[in-house]
Amino acid sequence: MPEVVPQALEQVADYFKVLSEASRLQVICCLKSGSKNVTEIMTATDLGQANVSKHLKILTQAGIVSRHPSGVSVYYKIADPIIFNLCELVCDRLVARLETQSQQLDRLEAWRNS
Amino acid sequence: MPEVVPQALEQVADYFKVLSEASRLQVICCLKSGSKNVTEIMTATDLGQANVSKHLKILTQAGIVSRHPSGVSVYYKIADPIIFNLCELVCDRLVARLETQSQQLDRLEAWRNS
DNA sequence: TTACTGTATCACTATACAGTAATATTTGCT
DNA sequence: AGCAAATATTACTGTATAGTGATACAGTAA
Repeated sequence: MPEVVPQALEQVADYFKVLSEASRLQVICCLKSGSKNVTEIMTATDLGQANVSKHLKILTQAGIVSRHPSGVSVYYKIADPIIFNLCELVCDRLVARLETQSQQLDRLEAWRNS
Repeated sequence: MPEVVPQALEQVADYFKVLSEASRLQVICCLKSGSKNVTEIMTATDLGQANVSKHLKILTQAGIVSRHPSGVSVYYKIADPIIFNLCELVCDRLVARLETQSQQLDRLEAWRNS
């Protein structure tokens, strides 16, 4: 019997899964500056039309972006700016990790030259 | 040409991908109380041995947990508590989302009964 | 209506990966 | 050395999904 109930974790995992694709992060980033329609997102991200549409559906279902049809085109915008906090946290960790790695390399180098 | 450079996003996406599996979140959660060896993690999470081993490798490579062999067994511990901040942020969003959904249901119900 | 544009969906392929059983490796003990 | 327990690795299967081309479905203008 697992001590940790996994039901709730499934939902958290699903949320992270939405963010675990570079293409979707591209879409999110290109919406940081404001609302865009699908065509604009396509050119900004260099992704195919069907692909963008699919990613936007996933992001919308996750509540990360919101959909705003306007005439023949559909505009999307960030519905939940918390995303950027998440990305920043991860970026900080990645940077910190790279720094410690380079420090270790430096120490190794110093030892090799001693 | 994409306006947003995707190279860096790939690494962020990879980090999120590590967190996008409920089993790995289980492992992380069961290590919140402190260091555990593989067998203890297995019983706490109800996952198979090979599976746990694989997840621990992935978590270690991501710098999320650290490995500490001790005799015949190997202990793992959280190497980067920032994880819990990430999970909390996501949990908050999920809760907020559920609340707005239930509010919408309430409004729908009220309209139906009016 | 017809034509056109923008968006969504369908069908398909290729790839990635979680889970598992079997095997290998490591460590401690006698 | 030989044995046993804990962990790691390998090989494999099944499933999920990113990307794509073709097609369907709006919504607008003539």
